[in-house]
Amino acid sequence: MENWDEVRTAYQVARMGTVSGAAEVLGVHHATVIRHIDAIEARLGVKLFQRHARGYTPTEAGQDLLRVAQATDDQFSQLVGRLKGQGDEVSGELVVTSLSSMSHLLVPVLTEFQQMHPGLVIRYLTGERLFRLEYGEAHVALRAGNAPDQPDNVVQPFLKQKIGLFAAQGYVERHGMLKGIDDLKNHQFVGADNAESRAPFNKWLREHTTKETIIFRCSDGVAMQEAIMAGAGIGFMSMWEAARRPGLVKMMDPLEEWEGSLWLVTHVDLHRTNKVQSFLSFLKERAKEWGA
Amino acid sequence: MENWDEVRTAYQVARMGTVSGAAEVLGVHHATVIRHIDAIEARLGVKLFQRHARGYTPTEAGQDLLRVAQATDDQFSQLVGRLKGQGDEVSGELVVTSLSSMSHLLVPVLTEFQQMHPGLVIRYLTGERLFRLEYGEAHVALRAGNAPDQPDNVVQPFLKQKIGLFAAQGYVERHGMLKGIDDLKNHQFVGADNAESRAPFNKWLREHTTKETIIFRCSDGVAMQEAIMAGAGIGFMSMWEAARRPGLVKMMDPLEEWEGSLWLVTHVDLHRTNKVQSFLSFLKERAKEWGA
DNA sequence: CAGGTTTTGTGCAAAATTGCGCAGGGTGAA
DNA sequence: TTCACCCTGCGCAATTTTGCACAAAACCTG
Repeated sequence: MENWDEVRTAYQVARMGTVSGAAEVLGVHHATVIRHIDAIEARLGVKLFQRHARGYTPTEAGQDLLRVAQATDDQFSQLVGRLKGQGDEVSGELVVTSLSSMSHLLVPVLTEFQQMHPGLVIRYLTGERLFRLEYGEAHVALRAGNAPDQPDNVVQPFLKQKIGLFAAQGYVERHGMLKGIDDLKNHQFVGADNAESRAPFNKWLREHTTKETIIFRCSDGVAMQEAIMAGAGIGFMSMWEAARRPGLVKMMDPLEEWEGSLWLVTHVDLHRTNKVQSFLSFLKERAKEWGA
Repeated sequence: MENWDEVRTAYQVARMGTVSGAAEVLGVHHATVIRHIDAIEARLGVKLFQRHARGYTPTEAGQDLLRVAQATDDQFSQLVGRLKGQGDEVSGELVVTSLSSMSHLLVPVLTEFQQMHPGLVIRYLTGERLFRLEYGEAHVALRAGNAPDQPDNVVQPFLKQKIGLFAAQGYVERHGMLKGIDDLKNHQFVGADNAESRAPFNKWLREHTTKETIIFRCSDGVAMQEAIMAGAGIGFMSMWEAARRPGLVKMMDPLEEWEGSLWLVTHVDLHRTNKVQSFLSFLKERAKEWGA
């Protein structure tokens, strides 16, 4: 059964009983209806209607088609209802992805957002692998670093992450405080294993110290934080993260050039949906409260 | 949801994951597929797919459509299977209509035919009203009289009904036997109330007697037979009918000019179906056995 | 019985759909 | 990196589909 439109035409003819009536319902010329019926009967090799001067009477085959197409019409109507509503209401899945280091920021927001929309299922994906918006793997991505530049993605700045330089209490007891930039070479640091890390604070660190001072190198942001907490060395941490971890000592006042940008990225196909827009505005609202 | 073909196109795209794959399955150019998707998304105002270089990934809306269209496709496939088979096998309904006076001939044939085809439901319609083939009210009609001449009906001669002139035993006792054509005026007859009856034996009666001799006039054939049986007068009856009614006396040898033709009539749209053809050939087979 | 209405059916022209070719871009392998 | 392949996307022309006008037939009503 190819050409579903002819099924729809035959359905209306069977329902109305006349070609003219079906043509009016379908919004086409009655000649078109006749040709559709002739075509589908020719392909099937079965008479669907008996033609007479007062209209078309469905045969048994036509009545069978009528029943099936009736059900199809209902299904499609319900589908359209769901689809049109879906664009407006916040339900189904909301897939958000970010670096795992940002989970402490996002998870509270996501839970609160879910509680506002009972029909919503949150999927929060974090992992080493970058989840790709263009393949439909996520609705919203929180990205760090330079502004992403993918053609099909709509990118907007989220917030600047204020970064501070911290060490654990135990480190301070063993090595003392950091006394200005000139004192950097006398300390040891926790840094990124990736030598080409694009994070501005990592660049700054490479420019102001020698490689040898970075004695603990991690590939993962969470591990870095653990290392700092364990007293392995001085390291960068967002002010927001540091505030919720006791026992950290600020080794230096934050510099603006350390600040890392966070970006909200959505795919252009999903960006206009109410679901994504609702979440974005809610997220920005909460972000304001984070202040610094 | 108008334009069911676009639903079918979107269905294949969701199933295949690529426009090209869907185009191949559908047997159309891939540009057509793209235009269908764009059109249906524009009308619904909902993105069904996320476009990327490796293909189209269905969104939640697209997956919803996929499920619905999958079911539709299955339904249509089953429908086509039923429809194509329906033309060949003898099942469903077989609607036959005739004058009620012929029910004694037809009913045995119909019951036997039904027993040969377990899936068949016989509807035998008799009544004053003429059931019209062109409105799909019956598959086969048994008509008497002159050859029917309706444009959409296919007519074939069935058999000649031999007619005799009979009276009840009681009538003979009161009025004596009929002694040839010249004796007609001395008897009384049972005839049709309709003065213009086209039946040849009625014409013959009107030509060979005066109106006043027809003292019992009926509008219904069965009533005429009852009247003859009751001894109201001499009347015409098919030889086949008379044979199964005891107490009738043949008043005259049958004349060929009395013979009434029976016609098998089917609508052109149904005439070629195996169901109708099977029944017609079976009916003719049984009619041969009736002989005269 | 006649006139008006409704319906199907067909030739022809306009309109919409489709197919074709090519460009652009991303992906994966050598 | 470069190359080959696959997929999407777009302009233009050919094809198909559709609409229109009209005819013919049947039905209903006064």
